[in-house]
Amino acid sequence: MTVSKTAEKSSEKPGDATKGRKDAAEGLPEALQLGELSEQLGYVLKRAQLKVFENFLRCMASLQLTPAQFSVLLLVEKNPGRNQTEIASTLGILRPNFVALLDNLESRDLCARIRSTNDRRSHILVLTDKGKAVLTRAKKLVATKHESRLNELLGQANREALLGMLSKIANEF
Amino acid sequence: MTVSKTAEKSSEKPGDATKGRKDAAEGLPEALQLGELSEQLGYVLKRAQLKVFENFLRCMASLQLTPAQFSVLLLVEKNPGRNQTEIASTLGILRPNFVALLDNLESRDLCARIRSTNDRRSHILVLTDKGKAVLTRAKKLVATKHESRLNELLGQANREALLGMLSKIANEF
DNA sequence: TGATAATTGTTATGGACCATATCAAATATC
DNA sequence: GATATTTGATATGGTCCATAACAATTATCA
Repeated sequence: MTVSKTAEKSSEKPGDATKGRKDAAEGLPEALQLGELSEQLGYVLKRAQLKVFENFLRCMASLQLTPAQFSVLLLVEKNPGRNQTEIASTLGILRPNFVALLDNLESRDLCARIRSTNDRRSHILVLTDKGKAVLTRAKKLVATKHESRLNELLGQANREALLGMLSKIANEF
Repeated sequence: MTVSKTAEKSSEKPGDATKGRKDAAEGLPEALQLGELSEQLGYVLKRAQLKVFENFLRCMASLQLTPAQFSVLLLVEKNPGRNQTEIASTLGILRPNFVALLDNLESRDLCARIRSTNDRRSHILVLTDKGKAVLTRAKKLVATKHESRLNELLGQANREALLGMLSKIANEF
């Protein structure tokens, strides 16, 4: 290739930086230019997702619920009596990886596995009383501390539009 | 708690399912109800992000570039002469984890580390000629096969609105 | 019916990604 | 010039994701 190691062809562009990045004359650290990166959907999407999860975890710190755990509780509440395979697959979680997740929820007495009498292979999932109570509190925290910030930031209409577009991507892309 | 193991309190709600989930009378598998889950920003955001990355990888299969690798090439092209710490940090990658990523790009002759003469600790990053050529091809693939699908799916105006809102979340949340 | 195939939950395992501690070399600070 | 800081790097552990394989149970069907 054409790049000589330990070379220092200095000064060519405004974004040049080959001689002392810090500050040519005791200036600022000079922030980088994102350029086309800020137009890449995947990049922005990932960063936004990380921020949202981060905020979610902070809001849920008192209940110690991760986004995945919360989604399981929500889905089991809405669909009581389903087995592990059904709950896991609709969440995009592979059965092997769902076991430890459930072990955790069950050890905390939030969810229970009940061996089905019809198909004794499968475990039917149900929320415990404690699980229902925790989920109720979790929903309130999410609504008041998490989703509400989105409304402040984007506005109600925009927030709904965002959700609609993301759903479209998730389902039709 | 109050859940009896191996219990089968059948029939109570429309979403009941304690007796034979498959099909009570040879019906369909009965899809689960997502319920409030489809209103959770984090949930939809994560699923959309996975779909977008998945599509990105397919579009880039011929060039074998991951989203992270692509973002590094883009950033180095836009900011030639910066060192590893600077490139990594603006991408949210920790320096230790950036080493292997760069090793990969350098071994494929897409990017080069050049020891700076000003600060002999740091490695200045530059795209090789091959790296520039590959990046050019990558940009075309992304534009024609990846981002274009977003326009088809959402429309130009909506796509821009989506990007704007995600950026706002990524930066101000 | 009984032999075979399929399903369910589970374990084991490996890979990718992320985070922290630590190190040597080089530089900055005082 | 002694000490602290920075840079790239290694080692390591954690979490998440994916595959193979297994025992128990059920479905299939000759």
